[in-house]
Amino acid sequence: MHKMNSKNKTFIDKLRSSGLRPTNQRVEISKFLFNRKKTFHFTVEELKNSMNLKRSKKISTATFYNTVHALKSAGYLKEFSLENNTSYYDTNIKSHHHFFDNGKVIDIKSDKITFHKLPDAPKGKKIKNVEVVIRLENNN
Amino acid sequence: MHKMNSKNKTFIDKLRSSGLRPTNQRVEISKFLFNRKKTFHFTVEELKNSMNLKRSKKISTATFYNTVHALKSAGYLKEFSLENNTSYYDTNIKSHHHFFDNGKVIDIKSDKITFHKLPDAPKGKKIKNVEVVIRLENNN
DNA sequence: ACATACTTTAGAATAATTATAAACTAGTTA
DNA sequence: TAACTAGTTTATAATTATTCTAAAGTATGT
Repeated sequence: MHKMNSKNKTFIDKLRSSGLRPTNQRVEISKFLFNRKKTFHFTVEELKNSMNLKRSKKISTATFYNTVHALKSAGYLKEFSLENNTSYYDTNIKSHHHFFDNGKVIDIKSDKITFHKLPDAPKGKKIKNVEVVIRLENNN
Repeated sequence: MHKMNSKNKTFIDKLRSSGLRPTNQRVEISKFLFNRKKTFHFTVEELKNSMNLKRSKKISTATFYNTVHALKSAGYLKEFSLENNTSYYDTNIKSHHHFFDNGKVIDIKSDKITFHKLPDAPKGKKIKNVEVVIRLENNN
């Protein structure tokens, strides 16, 4: 009944240490999201479609939403927005920057951008983070 | 029947020069948006509610959406996104930056931020613009 | 194995936005 | 000025992304 390997173990620990029961669905989703070399950008619908396509037993929409929110709250995913009223998530949780190229998103490592001048936070506030979006267009 | 003054005239010309017929609704919305000292950030729903509150003859939801889109296409409004699946619009169309403070948005003039290092655009692409979001939190 | 709290699920509900197509109006032309 | 036509407005339906609900299922401690 139980298939267990060291990769799953990692995710089980990861989930458990965030107070999330390592259910089958959560482990499957975690494997899909985090077992990759490159960072991954996705919407919940995209995630659902690409995972369920190859599964006989589908995971429900609500579970994809629940799990993505849980992983975000646990700090394993970062949310960002484009101009299309959809939430995007990024498996790269380190503070970093983005190229936006007509709906395509490319990460820019934090150290690729440095500032010469930055404004102070308003009174009573402090800066949580600074993120840059570089919008691209075709060379003509 | 027709109330005309120099302020309306400005908007009528503005609309007409963008190929938009200066209908009553469009002129009213333009006045509301652009007759202000400070830049204005809003969602379409917020705009609709605040304008219709004081009107006996309401402007329809569809017209607010149509007009905001038209003004955006004509280059009089800029769209941006927060993390809540709603489109925000900004009457400040000059390239500039933002503080985001729990759903509140504050403009930062372009010259308040300068870069020491910026990455090159990927091959075949060029940089359209660079915008910074500084996320704020309370001081403790 | 039992109990219980946490999860998953299908489906309903909500929110923001877009589409539709009928009624209306601005600008043009006769 | 009357009539025409293309562009607009409007109420309403449709769509999309997301959240809610409550019943059925499952992980974990004892």
